Amino acid sequence: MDLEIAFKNIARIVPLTEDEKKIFRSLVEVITVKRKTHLLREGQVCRYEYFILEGCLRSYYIDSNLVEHTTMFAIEGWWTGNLKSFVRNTPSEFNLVAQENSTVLRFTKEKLEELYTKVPKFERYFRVLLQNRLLATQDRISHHLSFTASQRYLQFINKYPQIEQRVPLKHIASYLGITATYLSRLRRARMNTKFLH
Amino acid sequence: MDLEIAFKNIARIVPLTEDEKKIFRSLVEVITVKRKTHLLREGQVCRYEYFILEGCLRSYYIDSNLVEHTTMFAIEGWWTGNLKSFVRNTPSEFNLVAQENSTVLRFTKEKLEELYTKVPKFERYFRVLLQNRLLATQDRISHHLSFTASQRYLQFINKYPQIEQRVPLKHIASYLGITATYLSRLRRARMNTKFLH
DNA sequence: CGTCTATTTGAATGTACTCAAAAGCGGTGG
DNA sequence: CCACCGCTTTTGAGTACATTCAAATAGACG
Repeated sequence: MDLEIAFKNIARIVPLTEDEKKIFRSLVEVITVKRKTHLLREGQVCRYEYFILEGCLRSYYIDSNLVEHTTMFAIEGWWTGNLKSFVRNTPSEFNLVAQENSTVLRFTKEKLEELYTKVPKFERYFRVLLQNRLLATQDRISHHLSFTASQRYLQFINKYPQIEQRVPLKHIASYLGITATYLSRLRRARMNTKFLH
Repeated sequence: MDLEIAFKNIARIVPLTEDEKKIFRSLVEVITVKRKTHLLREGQVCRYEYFILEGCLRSYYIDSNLVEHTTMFAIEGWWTGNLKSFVRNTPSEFNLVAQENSTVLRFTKEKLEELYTKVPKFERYFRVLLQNRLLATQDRISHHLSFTASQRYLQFINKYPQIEQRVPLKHIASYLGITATYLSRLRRARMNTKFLH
């Protein structure tokens, strides 16, 4: 599979030479997974960080009341995995599942360390990446605190129109932190205002 | 002021030589601020990342309904600031205020870049730091989704007993994402169960 | 088709909020 | 050292937002 989408993404932060791309290529694995396949299950140690070349993955966990929460969706051009489990070598609290047939690139911790050593600028790339993820995660918290469920839903479909099309509503509800039932009601209420003349 | 607390903190991730400490020392500023002083106000660009040598800072924002939300508390040994504004040079949405008379160390972006250049291992230090912050921030989201306000309050006072002592309840409420009024009721309910028999 | 999963709907309930007022507490100046 | 002022916390009453449970309907896929 073509890694261009990955290189393009990386180049936005650190420009790469052909040699560096070659090193990158030599350290990753590319795999394909079928819809509904789990790449990680709660309790397992997450051995990889994934970059999605094609498809859609979803990360979720089950809380102590057996309620499922979606922590993130990831589509083409995004990194995903379970950072905590990956860096600390601890059992994951999260699951990672393919929502569609997908093609992903993956790094083990060892290969990633090797990449840092061989091409130190990747240390910077991943630092910036983490920074951006942190900002996005912080935004998600403020967002959650500042807006009602209804506002969050509208902003979600504006921000991620691609995702809304590709996953069941119940997962979007679980990402927004509401029940599927309630999301359904919100949508109905919205349709009424929308089409009411 | 003594930077030992900072060096101790850094050494947990990357050991430093005396020379490297000297470079670090040459690039930071140490300032003291009085209680209630703002180090950053909404709309300003955050020019610094702060490390707290002594005292307590609080970061907060005001949402569109004029409700205040506390995004984080930071005490001795913690970094704080406004990452988004700092790295992107954009006006901050957040405020940063001293809750107590405090002594802090601070880096400008330029000095931090200089530090990365002169002592590349700091690139790693801050990458790991960001990683940890990201994990903590992600935990905060799951936490918020998995638990009721009452459970979150109990876990907060267990996790940060030092902070509970040092800031007004209304700020803890605004951190937990509930009103001060409701926190008060939760505390009363708790006292009843606690001392009932 | 038939089966399985996802979505919608109704009714009852719970969790957390608003507004307003009272009580508590801490610092400061006379 | 006490009295007062301003800020924080508590309390009451009414309300809004979101949930639960159960049942009906709609869609998707083999």
